[in-house]
Amino acid sequence: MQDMVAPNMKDCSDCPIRHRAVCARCEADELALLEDIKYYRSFSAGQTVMWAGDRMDFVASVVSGVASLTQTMEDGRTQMVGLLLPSDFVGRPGRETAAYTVTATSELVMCCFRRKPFEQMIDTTPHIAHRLLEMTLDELDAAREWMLVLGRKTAREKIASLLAIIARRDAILSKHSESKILAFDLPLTREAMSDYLGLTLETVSRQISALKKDGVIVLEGKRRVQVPDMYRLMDEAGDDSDGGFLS
Amino acid sequence: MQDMVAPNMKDCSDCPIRHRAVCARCEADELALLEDIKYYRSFSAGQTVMWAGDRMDFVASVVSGVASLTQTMEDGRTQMVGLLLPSDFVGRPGRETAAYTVTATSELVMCCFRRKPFEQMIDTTPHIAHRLLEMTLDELDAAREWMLVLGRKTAREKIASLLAIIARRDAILSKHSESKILAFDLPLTREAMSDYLGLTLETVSRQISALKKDGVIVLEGKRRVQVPDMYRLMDEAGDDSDGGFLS
DNA sequence: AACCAACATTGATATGGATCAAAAGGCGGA
DNA sequence: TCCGCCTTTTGATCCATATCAATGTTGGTT
Repeated sequence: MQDMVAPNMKDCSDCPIRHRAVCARCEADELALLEDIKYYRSFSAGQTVMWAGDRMDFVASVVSGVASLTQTMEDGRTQMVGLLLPSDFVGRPGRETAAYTVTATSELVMCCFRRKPFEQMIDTTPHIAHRLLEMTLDELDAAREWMLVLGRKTAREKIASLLAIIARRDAILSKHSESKILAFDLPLTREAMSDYLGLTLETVSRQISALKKDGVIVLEGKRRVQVPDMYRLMDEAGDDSDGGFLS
Repeated sequence: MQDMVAPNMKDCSDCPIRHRAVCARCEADELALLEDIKYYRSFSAGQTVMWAGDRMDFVASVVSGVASLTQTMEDGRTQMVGLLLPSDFVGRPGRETAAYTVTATSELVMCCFRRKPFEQMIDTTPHIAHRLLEMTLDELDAAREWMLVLGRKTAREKIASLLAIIARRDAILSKHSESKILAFDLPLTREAMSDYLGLTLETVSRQISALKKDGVIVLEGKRRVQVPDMYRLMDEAGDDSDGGFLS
């Protein structure tokens, strides 16, 4: 359960998240400054990156893999409040301690920046500050969409919504692969899905079985999901289905 | 149902939200620039400020009153995704159309900035950009706390959570009035509360009655709420009750 | 002063998802 | 290859909240 430092990581220009992460707008000289304060950390699936309340001396970008932000009540009820995919940003500049527990839900590599120098760079580098604002506004929109899911959708709609979200981002990441059939690996266990959606894992399992029986999805093994008809899935999610899911 | 422009509004230095709004960090010269692009609008309780999808030519700060951000599904299910109190910011720089419906839930006054010039000011005025980032991060934290409420709390805990939130901000706004008894007016109808909490209005009513019967709250009329013991209320909300609610 | 419409409460019943329980994969390690 | 653990599925039952339906309350209007 120890962290491993990722080997032979080269400079930022080769970085897979170069154009989507918090550094997306940076010029070469700004990247050079970032490289001075950055380091990589890797985690294996299930490992906790940090506990809510821990002192936090860095902020970070997810380079690869998936991480989750969770909140837990005293009696153990837990709710996922963020799903962090490659290029997403972790941590709040100006905050000393973590507000949420961060867990690797798959193999995870993060690009960490020492917090203090990063905070200084925000003040001196509009390219970073601006991009961070943009990303935070996007996260706020995502959180609000999620609130509708949590507050008003049925279990079946919740599952369909989650699948649609993952399918959509997968379609974006692997747009090149023009295979007709939309398919992806679920990066979450049933339990993680239940924490995401405010359900029990039994209900998640049942609803996935139901969607499979009804032909909305096709399963290959437990984790691989095919979506024969994305519009059907979006309809099941209860979203305004006015097309354009590859926006 | 027509908008009324607030009368005789003076310059920013007298503004009640001067030190908490998006302009909080601005210097006198920056305020002068803002004054050139600002105008006030008033709404009465129940009025819609804008519909999701509307073209939006301004962003704004809530000066007084309460507004709500809501999302609605095709079949009419609606979820509140934001509760806007004085000094809160409405609108997303760079976005042409409103993502959410904004409704005045009480008498409401907003300080509106024409969008295009405001966007330019963000790029040229770090004091605004920085404050906007800070406010957006705060909203994201609030949204995440709310996700735990929506996903994992019981109806009783949800009501207690909402009352605690309102009580807390009321304690902050009127800290001077050192009356022992914590009391406030609910700025929301039962239906608005149900939209906030992902419940039906009947359940809201029942749970409020139950909290009253159990002595957690005391009602004077329908809208005025007394909280004899704030810690008791926070306990009912299921929050980690490690004190310090006047932080 | 009386009425009306909007808001709120309360009651009876239905039901979606939770809970409790068991069995069935699937995968890494000996 | 087999074992044992972890994840997932499926089944039976229960209960919190939704739904359907009246009734009560309040504040504004004529």
